[in-house]
Amino acid sequence: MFLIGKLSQFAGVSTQTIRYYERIALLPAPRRSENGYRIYDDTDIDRLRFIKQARQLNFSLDDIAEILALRERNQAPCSVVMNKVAQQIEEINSRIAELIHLQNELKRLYQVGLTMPEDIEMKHCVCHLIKDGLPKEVDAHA
Amino acid sequence: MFLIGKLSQFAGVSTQTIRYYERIALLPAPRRSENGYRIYDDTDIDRLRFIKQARQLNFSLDDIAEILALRERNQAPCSVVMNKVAQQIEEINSRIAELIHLQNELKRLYQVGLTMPEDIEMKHCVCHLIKDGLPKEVDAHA
DNA sequence: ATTTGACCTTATAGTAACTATAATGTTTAG
DNA sequence: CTAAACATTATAGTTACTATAAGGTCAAAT
Repeated sequence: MFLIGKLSQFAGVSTQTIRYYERIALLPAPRRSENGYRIYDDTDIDRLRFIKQARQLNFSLDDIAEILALRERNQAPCSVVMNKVAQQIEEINSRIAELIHLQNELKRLYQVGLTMPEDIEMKHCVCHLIKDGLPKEVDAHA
Repeated sequence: MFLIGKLSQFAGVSTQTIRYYERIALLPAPRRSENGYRIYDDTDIDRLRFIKQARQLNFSLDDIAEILALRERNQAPCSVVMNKVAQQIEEINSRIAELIHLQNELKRLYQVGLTMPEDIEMKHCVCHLIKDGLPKEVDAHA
């Protein structure tokens, strides 16, 4: 039995975010005290912690809502969760690959850019490289 | 001298996005034909291609606007660009590190989850692991 | 008794970079 | 004449919050 500030502390989620989760029905509307303050209990901490951890594992709020909804209907969400975890792993793999590729392009651009003059026309400088792309094979390991 | 559809084709940017760029003043308002259609020329292709490439290198529209504004004032933006490239490289490094960490957590979660039963209570299953975290040292290399 | 401070409330707008939709006007080809 | 393939605008939706404004409640100190 505590107010939103305490729930915020216990779960490590801001009060703003808690209200937001309630608005999008990720959290149930809690009962209210006479003065209209939200009243929570331990099960709310549990639920919110689950949400927080799942977020840190990069699950979307939609995913989380789906998982919690299963729970509500007395169905074990575990296999769904496992599938989503596997999917996450895939997606993050792709994302990492993309970033590494991008990283390489940026490094190459930087190296080549070092050898080029300032140029308002953007014809012979790094800006030109951005617009028209890097030359095919420029010794990046120079 | 062509309309927005052609510019879209030449630069590989959707017409919606072109209008959006104009709205946020990343592209200058073009002159209009009698019927109100936007009229573009080759310099617009150049500008838009620059924007597109910079976006693919993960530059923000704000960054790009800043670079193009320098250009407008007849100042070579090259050193600014080089700094931003260097900064990008740093940021993407961090991002990659974060994702690899996340990736590892997900893989560990998945491995441990495989050994656990379905459980509506979320007490002995993968869901429980999400809420309370993975045990400190579970042989991930099993 | 009042005022200060720490709580709580709601509604609304802003963030990034688009994308989608609706409702409408123009031009060209059949 | 009409249908397609263009063009126009304004508005809202996306994700997951965060920030702001304007106010109500409550306990303690003055």
